[in-house]
Amino acid sequence: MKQKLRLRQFEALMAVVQHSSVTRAAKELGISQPAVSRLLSDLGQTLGFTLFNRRDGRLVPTQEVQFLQSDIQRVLDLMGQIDDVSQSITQRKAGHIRIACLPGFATSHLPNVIAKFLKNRPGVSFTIEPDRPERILEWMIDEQFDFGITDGFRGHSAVHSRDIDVRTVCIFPTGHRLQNCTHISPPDLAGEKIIHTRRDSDFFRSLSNAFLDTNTPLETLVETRQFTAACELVSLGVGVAVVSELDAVKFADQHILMRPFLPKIAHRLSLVRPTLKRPSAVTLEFIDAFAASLSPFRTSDDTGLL
Amino acid sequence: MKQKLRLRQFEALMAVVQHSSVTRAAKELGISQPAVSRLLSDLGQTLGFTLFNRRDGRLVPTQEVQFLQSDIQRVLDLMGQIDDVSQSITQRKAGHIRIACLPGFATSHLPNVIAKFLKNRPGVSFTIEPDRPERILEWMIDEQFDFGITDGFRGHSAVHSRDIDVRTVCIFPTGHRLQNCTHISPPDLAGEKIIHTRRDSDFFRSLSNAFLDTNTPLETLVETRQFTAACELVSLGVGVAVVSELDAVKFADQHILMRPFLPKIAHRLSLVRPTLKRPSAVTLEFIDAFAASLSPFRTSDDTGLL
DNA sequence: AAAAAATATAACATTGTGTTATGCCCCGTG
DNA sequence: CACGGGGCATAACACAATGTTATATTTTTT
Repeated sequence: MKQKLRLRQFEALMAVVQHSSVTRAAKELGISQPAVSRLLSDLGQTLGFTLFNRRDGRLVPTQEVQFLQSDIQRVLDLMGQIDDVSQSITQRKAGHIRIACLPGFATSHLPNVIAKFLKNRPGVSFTIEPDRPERILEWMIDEQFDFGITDGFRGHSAVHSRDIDVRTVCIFPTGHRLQNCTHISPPDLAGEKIIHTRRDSDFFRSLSNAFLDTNTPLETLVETRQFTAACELVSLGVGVAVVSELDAVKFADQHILMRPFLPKIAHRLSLVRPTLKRPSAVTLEFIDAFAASLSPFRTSDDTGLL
Repeated sequence: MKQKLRLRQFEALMAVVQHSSVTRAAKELGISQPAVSRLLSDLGQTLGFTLFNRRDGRLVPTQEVQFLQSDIQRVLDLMGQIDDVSQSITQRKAGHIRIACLPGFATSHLPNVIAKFLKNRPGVSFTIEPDRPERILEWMIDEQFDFGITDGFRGHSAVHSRDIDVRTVCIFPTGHRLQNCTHISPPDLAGEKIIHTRRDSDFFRSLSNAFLDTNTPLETLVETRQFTAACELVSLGVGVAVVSELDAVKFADQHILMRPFLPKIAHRLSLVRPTLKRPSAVTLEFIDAFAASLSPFRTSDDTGLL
């Protein structure tokens, strides 16, 4: 008894309202006239009131229909919109990606990658949350984010990671005595006070080992968490540092010179995502795009698979 | 190949999202589990991406679904709303009524009737446009309004009317010598300057005839278009008037006294609507309600049918 | 590893949505 | 006035959508 309102009926209704004629409406919908005729009579039946009146040959919607018209149109528009969006999704052109990353990435490298990524995918949106590695790890485990960029990652069953080793370089202010070297090794830095990362970081351990191996004492000037801070200090002429090349290039035109550091020390980045949560296709695409953006900075001896 | 998105699929989708289980969703929708199962698989097919992932026994919507969820919910809500509104319409509880009326009605009587009418019909809305009778007639012919309240209506093929004769009374300021009369006739008004409607109005002609019949001269003090203005003047003690009882009662507590006027002169109101435009059910109901609201003021000798 | 629960698949009934054929009504024209 | 055409409704039927029950398969729990 209680019939349901169907979308098709609304489509027919609006077509008839627009064309004031069942025949023309049918033509617009690409179906036969009797089909429209019945859709309308069914709709009139379930709604319980007359839909149209004839007036000098044209069909004029009743007041009741006019009253509902805007709502009905909105439903149809929304359906069309959903259709569009869902198509964008299958074409990897829409979606939302939540990214947690180290603060250094949030300001420079990541925005560039995102900007390029958005060029072909106007429907995609992002959330970026910069924080410390520990927090990024937590967020991955809680599945609060889709993608994380961190370092010093030790592995975790709930977190999938794809490691990327980035080259490191020695940086110093322009005019420094080191600018004549083509490469820099620990002995070259003897007597220099060094700006480096925290003593409990993997990166510092590698650096420290390189100094120990050549019996060069490592004198600390500043201990910082972020490479960016180290670059900033060097750029102000405070001292010398060994940092990720990725960070160093951002300061290339700010009174800084960089030279390869030997022995090679890699800065290991980890691109992480929650293991259990199935990533959206567009997220995977973005992770790929991000990994690709790092390739100019990678050490030659790794590939890495997600 | 290109399948269409169907409402039923969305209903199933949202039910599953809500309950994290196909079985429970089926229970909510009141259909069998396989039915829901297939609605989902069809939808997934047409959308082109996975809808859910299992995770410790529960179904978790993919990011793509989460992305579309709000839009889909909006469509479903809107459909529900349309359903509600259309039911309200059949129950005469919703609709829009455009009323054109004489200025006197717009301020007092009409709002009261509307307020009472709305008590049982929360969905109904109104437009009120006060203007001169000539304009009201035009609007009816153009079908710009659903209902008109006017006077001096001569009939028109495009306009349906229902006439109502309202009693008229003589009004004068409190303390006036006439306050001892129980009825007032033209001779009682001999020597009084009268406030009355325009000379070209039907009502003035009737009044004038009454004076002529008793050989009483009719002396004009103020000639106005609206009874309300006449009442206002009387209330300020300016003079005496013969007006529609409908208008007079509004001033009952403002230093005014009223007495029946003899011979009986009716003020003929016309409730009009466009002939060709089929009126909505709720409009007809309102016209009835309005006519009923006038019955306390009607002369005894008419009924009138729309 | 077995039992239980949840979901998917298959076969089939019912209903929605399209088709073509046809009849009715209104209207302009010979 | 008869006639023909346009526009709509109705009838009879085809196929797709949506429901059913029965049963297989997968997942979770024990």
